[in-house]
Amino acid sequence: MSKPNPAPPVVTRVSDATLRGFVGYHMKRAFNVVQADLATTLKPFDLRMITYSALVLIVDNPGLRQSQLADAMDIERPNLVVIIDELERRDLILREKVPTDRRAYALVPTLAGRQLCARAIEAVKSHEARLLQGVGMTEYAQVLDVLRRIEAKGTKE
Amino acid sequence: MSKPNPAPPVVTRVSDATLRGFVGYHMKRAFNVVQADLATTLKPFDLRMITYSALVLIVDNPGLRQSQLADAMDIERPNLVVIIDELERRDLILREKVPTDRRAYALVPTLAGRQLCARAIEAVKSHEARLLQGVGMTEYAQVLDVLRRIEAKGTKE
DNA sequence: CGCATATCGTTATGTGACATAACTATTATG
DNA sequence: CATAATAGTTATGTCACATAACGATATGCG
Repeated sequence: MSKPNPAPPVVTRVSDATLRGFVGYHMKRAFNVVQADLATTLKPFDLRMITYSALVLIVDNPGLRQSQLADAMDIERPNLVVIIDELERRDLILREKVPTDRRAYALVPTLAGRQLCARAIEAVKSHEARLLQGVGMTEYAQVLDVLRRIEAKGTKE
Repeated sequence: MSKPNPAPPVVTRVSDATLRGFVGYHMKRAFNVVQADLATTLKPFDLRMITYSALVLIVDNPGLRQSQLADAMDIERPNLVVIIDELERRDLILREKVPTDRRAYALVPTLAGRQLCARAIEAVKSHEARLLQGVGMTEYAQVLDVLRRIEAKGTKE
């Protein structure tokens, strides 16, 4: 008698062709690689992607408020608290009171923070050079342009 | 007497120029937008990005093993368990025993699974069309090419 | 053929990036 | 002056990821 559940065929090669038809899938997979390599790159500095980004923004914008940093990073303000706590605990930045607004803090980098930031940026430059090896300037510019336009779709609302 | 900590200057415009110099940053920000829009797109199907990807791969490769699915999705096998559990509980797929290997399961889609998958794919096509509006075919092909090359850097090791 | 190693899927547990709700203190506005 | 808004925080939750370890089973080697 016929088997109600015949043994399925052996899958020897998995096709992800359908997913590959979406740029989002490519972005996800490529970004996974970037993320993993960046994590490795930042580990010697005891930084993660998110604390690195916060530090860079604070070094480049001394005195910015926590709410401004949250906006710049596109994250929720409550999630910033532990990030700032960690950078402050490591003496990389300071929360300074704002005499004109007692609700707010101004975030300023310390000398150690600037120095670590500079070294981390150099390391991240190498990380990017590795991942973009063989990518020409024209291709690079085009990719940035398209990524910018995708990102802009999210802020238009 | 001089103030030991003078009031920092008011930051009126936050510069993220340093971070913008890295393609990884652009990828992160653009992918955040893709992820948020995709989450909205898949919500009516009660799917998340990860369960959607799993479903598509199972529909396209009926009979594949959990280990194969984990490889295809580049995730750890333990993390697959709750994904498969959820899809199975919703009767979108089945875990079928493999007569030739009692350790393994073959993952097969159900009719409901195929149908939901087809509808979800159409919705994701619209999501992508929205995000890629104004992006030409040449630009699109170039972006895919660069993303593929970045992704390939991660598998070369 | 027996045994060591490898594989498959699972359970258990942990981390970190995200989210929302609600709070207090303070400032801005009408 | 009352009310609304803002700044930062605490509390808590979800989910995508990670590793360790386990039992059952398959494989390969001596």
